[in-house]
Amino acid sequence: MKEKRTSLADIAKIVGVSKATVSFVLNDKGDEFNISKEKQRIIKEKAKELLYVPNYFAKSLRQGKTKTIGLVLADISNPFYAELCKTIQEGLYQNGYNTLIVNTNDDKELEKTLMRELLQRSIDGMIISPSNNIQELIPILHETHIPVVFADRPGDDEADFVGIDNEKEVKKLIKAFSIKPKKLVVLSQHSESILTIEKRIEGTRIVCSTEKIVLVVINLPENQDEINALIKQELDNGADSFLPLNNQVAFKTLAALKKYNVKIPQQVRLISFDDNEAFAYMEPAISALRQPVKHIGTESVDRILDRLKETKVPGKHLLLACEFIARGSH
Amino acid sequence: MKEKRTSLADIAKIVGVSKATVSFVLNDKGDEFNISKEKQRIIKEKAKELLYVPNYFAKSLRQGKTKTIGLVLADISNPFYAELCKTIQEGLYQNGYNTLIVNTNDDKELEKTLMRELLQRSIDGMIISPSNNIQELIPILHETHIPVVFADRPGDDEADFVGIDNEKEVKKLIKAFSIKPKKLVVLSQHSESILTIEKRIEGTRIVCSTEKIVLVVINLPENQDEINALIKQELDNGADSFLPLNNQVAFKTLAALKKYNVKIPQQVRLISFDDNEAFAYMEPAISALRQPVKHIGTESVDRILDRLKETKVPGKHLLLACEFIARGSH
DNA sequence: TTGAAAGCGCTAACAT
DNA sequence: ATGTTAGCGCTTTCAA
Repeated sequence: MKEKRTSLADIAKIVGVSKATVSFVLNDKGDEFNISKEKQRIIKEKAKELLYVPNYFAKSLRQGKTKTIGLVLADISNPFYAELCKTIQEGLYQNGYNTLIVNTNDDKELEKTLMRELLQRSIDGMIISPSNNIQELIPILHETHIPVVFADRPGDDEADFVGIDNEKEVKKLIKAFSIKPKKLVVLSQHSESILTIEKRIEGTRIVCSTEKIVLVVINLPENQDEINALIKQELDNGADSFLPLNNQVAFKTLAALKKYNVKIPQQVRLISFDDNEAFAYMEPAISALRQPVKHIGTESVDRILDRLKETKVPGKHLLLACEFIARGSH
Repeated sequence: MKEKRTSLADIAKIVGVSKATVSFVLNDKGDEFNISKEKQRIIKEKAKELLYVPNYFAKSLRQGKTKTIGLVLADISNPFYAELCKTIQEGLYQNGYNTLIVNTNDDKELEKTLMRELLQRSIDGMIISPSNNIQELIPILHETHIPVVFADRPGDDEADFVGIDNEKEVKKLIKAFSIKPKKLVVLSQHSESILTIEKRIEGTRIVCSTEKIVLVVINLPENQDEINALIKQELDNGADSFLPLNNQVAFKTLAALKKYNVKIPQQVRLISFDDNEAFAYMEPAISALRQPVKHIGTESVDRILDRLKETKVPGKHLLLACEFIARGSH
């Protein structure tokens, strides 16, 4: 079991040629270097027979390129990021790049650690939806010189960014309620501050202030019983509209509403910022803002690929449009 | 921007010592080699100042270990695999390993290609939930000598496996219907055969045959309209019980049932093999079999870690128990 | 207490 | 048409 892998040198010795010759042939440069067909055949055959697999590290070390992109995500178990992850991985793969994915759980310290690890692996570039704000990340990013693309959550002005305009989208949403809210409850759930969530709240504040809507912003606890109690309290205080800020929070809100037998959309209205496959099948079906996940993914890949070509252009900020899916809950 | 990274040699030259000394110090072996505190301090300081990051490839090349495990998954956008992915990645990370994740979309050819790529990267081990059956994979696995653990979907008897007993679990499910099915419709959706799904179907056949239940097995098309038509037809033919074989298929089935205003559980009963966060919030809440995803993940990690220690034991097959979540649909 | 040097497996410039 | 050789950056044995 522990026999060591066949190396170039092994093949060279057996066939009776030099390592270089073997290297050329196995990298399909045999013709280019005028190596006889016969010898090429023999070498390839032997390589196969000996189950030769090139040592990736020696190769990378020599060439100084790894053909690997690091992908730093907050939570792969959130469908939004799962889809983003999938799209990016596919796009990169089609362009000959591998993806090294790490999951930070929105833990800012862990994020920094993992980013450093990634950097140690000499990745060629990085796509990240950061938990930390950019100031924290700059020192880390400066330890290396690879291109970085921010996806979903922005870095700074000079950095490439692909995402949505959270503030604008949330404003649209509030105006989409079929009955103008008197008292709006905005819900999120996070242990540390997250930029996109803050933007969404910010947008809400602006609209509610000009539209004279009473606004309550709640950061939900972990425990569902506490969540229920919190929501009950708002219900008793006249809350008539709910705006969960991501799909997972939407489920928890819905659970509370269901518990108290609140009729949607008769008694209260609800719109979810962030869609979920299941929303269409619920009773009532949940109206939601669908973010262009796939598009964010493909654009991020395009950005990083551009950067890799050393294109020395200033950072681009790409704001993609969302689609409001009107179902039965608003 | 394109200045090259600081290397050990750079630091050695500046401080005026040899590469070896720097290497010792930076690997915290300074004391072991009796290098003076003062020199250690200077070297560490310079390293920090010059933003030294060790070249991972040189290191791996030298040491012949990569501290990386490859993870081959069928579909990260399926919540089941997303959760599995997350658990495995965390477990591995806590043990000092990185995870290289690839997504195969249940495409058998792609799976083979990606596995080869992974192997080229000299990973130390691999965790895989294969789409191909083991015969196809054996030649690839034989190209290398690393330990492999099969998660969710089994390999062969000699290989380590962590998953569930699909046949047994499905039998339990059929007996869980509140009214004994007269005509049971089992639904799946896959372009190529998948071992776990086949086992589930196999189990169903056995029970239905002994229990004299009429059984219809449907492999759903992509298009939802076609799905609706198919299900309508079965409804007209007296189908009274539905058993979708994963959570994504459950949603599509539910959509069809909803379209024809079929009352659950009054007119028909439904149980989903594979749970989903959203099921609890639907009307009625969907009864489902919850697979021990986290447990499968942590056990897979334990298995591979054992293997990495060269423990030369025969393959273990670990069958974990599922939990039936009785909600309102069965 | 520290340095020199070999070598991990590969590629590519340079010889022949 | 093919071989020789010099590294890529690092670790580690051996020598001083």
